[in-house]
Amino acid sequence: MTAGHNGGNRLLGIVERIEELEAEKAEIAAQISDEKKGAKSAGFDVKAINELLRERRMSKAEREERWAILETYRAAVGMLDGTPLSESARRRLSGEEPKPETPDASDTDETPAAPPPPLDLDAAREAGRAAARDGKRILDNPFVAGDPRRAAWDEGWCAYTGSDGMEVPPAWRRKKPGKGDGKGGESGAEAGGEPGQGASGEDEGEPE
Amino acid sequence: MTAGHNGGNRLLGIVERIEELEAEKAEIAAQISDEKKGAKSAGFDVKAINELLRERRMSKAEREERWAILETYRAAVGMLDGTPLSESARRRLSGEEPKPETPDASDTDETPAAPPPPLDLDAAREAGRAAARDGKRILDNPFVAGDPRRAAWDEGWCAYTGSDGMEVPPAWRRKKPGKGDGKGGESGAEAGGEPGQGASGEDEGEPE
Amino acid sequence: MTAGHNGGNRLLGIVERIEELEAEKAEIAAQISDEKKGAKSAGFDVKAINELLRERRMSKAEREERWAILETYRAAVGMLDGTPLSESARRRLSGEEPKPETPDASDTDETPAAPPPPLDLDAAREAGRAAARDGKRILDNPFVAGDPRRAAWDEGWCAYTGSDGMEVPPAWRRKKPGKGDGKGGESGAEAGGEPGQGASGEDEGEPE
Amino acid sequence: MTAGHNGGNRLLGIVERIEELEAEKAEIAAQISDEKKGAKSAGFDVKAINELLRERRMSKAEREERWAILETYRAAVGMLDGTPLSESARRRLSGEEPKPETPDASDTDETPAAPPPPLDLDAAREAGRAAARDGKRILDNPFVAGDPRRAAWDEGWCAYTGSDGMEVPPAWRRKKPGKGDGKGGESGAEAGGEPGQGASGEDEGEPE
DNA sequence: AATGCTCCAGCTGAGC
DNA sequence: GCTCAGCTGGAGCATT
Repeated sequence: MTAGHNGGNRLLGIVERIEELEAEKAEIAAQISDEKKGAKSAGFDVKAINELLRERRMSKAEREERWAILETYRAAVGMLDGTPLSESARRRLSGEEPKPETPDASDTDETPAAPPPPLDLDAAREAGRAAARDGKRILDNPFVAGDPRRAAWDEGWCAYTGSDGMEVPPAWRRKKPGKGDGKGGESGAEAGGEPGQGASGEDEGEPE
Repeated sequence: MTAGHNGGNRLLGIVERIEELEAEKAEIAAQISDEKKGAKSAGFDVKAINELLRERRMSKAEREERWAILETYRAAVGMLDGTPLSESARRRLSGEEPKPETPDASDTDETPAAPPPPLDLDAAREAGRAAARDGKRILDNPFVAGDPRRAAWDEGWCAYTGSDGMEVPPAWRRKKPGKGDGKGGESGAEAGGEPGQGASGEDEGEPE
Repeated sequence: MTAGHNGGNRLLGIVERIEELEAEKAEIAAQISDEKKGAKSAGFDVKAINELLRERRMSKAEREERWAILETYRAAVGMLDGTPLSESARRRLSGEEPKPETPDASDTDETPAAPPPPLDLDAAREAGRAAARDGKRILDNPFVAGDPRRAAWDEGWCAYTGSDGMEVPPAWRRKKPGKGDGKGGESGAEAGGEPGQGASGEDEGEPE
Repeated sequence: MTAGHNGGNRLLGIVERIEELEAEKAEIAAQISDEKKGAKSAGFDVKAINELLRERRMSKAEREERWAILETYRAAVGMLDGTPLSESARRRLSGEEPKPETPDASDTDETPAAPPPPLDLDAAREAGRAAARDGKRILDNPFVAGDPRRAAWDEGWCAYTGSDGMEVPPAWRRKKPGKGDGKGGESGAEAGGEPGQGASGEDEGEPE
């Protein structure tokens, strides 16, 4: 604490150094907190943002692997709720290696007519954005379920809808559930005849 | 400390009572830990089990709401990875209330011929189970993407595959990623032309 | 499905077993929570109770060792605040092994007249209890600083004061500090002369 | 990401901003970790350092209050282990306000002969430092229990002992307890004779 | 070197 | 709305 600084006191030196660093860290943490508070008061669901951040921290491959396993487990206990397994889960279960990384449309080649070039995706995204701008609804997505451009269109639509100049739509914010029933009761699905297929088509998609 | 027990010492009484309870709690926790350890050594991915448990703790409605919001956020930042929004997310974004809860097949009535009664689902599940028993692959699911029975078949298949008498399939266990690249690099989707569409149809599915 | 229960579904079995255990655990946790809530509304400082529980979890030997190290570190950075090192810390620094475990009064033999037999301690404790009963103050402890009976008298006094039939004294409950200044500024000890004389600031265990 | 940056996407903006901040935070955390690792390999007990840091985070007043309550609770359940209550705890129990804050030696003036001016403390500290330099032991502290200079001497001794140029003494590092017995069995204090003499002069001071 | 364990910080949910 | 206790996930550590 004196000159060089603390008078040759090793422990004090360590402690003070750490305290400085922790002060910096606390400052950053406060900034993060502020940012989230701002997001919250703008109408965003902070919890979902946290989840999003967590997902972004993992690589895509890891994300997919974990997701595939989880889906499989859900299926095994009867909790799919009407959503079929995703392709990556099917691939895993078939013993195929994670992902052939087919830059070209290898698995869509059964669609003889149009091997949709990647470019299409950007176009679809832009179309979605434009649609949102024109006041179209998300239901107006023109692409069918299996079409990769369907997702791109969705992305464009959502990106525009949440863009600045616009209010955060009510659907983006979480309404307090007022304490749900607590259990989905999926385990009964096995026994009971009626499988809450309320889920019905989870993402089947109407044909354009 | 004397008779009844601690000699009229309130604090000691409180502390001892809590300690007893904590001992019981610790015992239960140990049992849980054992159970998970057993699961792990049987080949299950404990982390995924934990996630499954978390999901089961919420009601189905809540689960869907959170999921819908998360999907929307993913879309807005371009992380859909080829998976289009699910139906419940679309419903939310359209301002429709959570879910009409149509136990009867109201939303599938566009299929004029066969309003598939819930029974179908059980049949599909059983079919999936039988298929697994016969050594069929998950890819042999005969139902098309939009069909709710597709999920049921998957459930049956997975339930059988993970049943006793059978080894836990390798796909159910997590392989160490050996430290992934760290970031998927999705943000580049906006700019770049090539949108890892390897994802392509996430779960469109070939029609048998 | 039927049999034992879940139809030979291993994962489901695991999950359900864990859920049962977690339900039990949650029940215990609720009881603990209630107990603490009761203590709080009786005027106790729950945080201090938690700390007490933590200390009781470690053996006396471990508690002393940790304490000795911490004291030494405090001394080295000038945070003793007027409290000299305890004997166990001195022993450690002298290289003596943890504790001679002298059941008889080995180090008090410098008190030539009375090697106080253990009985004295009980008597002192009882005296403290009686003093409290008679409305004496804690300051009336008749034993001098170095006398082991001083602590025993304190114990008796406190045990009686907190006994049932009596209100929990105001001093036992924590008054909100109104957000302290955040730093003690002990590092100034090097420069400043005045050490917080009384003593006190000992430490707690780690606050969870 | 493009222009201003992300194309007017609010959510993406938030997320990216947070990610930047978290990256900074992680960097600081790594530095802290390094610092602690260094301390450890120099022979310090990192856990004790963490505890020290925690204590330094609270104001002295808060630290004293918490400590006083905890001591009182320990006394009430018979866990004093021979250490009498500290002065601040006594003050609390007597209903006196936290601390008279006597800058001058008010509570030592009952020592008629020498009202030790604060300067003495620095002298004592220096004496302790010199003693350590000369190879004296901590046991050679010349001040008696009640003397505030006793603590100052200890501080000087410890500060020197841990100063650079010197190896961290073995007593400063924690030896693994090899899993303690789990409970001290303090409640047996009533029965046992052993008055944890270590207490000796803990922080007594005035003779009754 | 890999595995399992322990410990810590950060996050989540409940209470005031 | 804020704080606080509990808890889960991650990291370091010891061990085989």
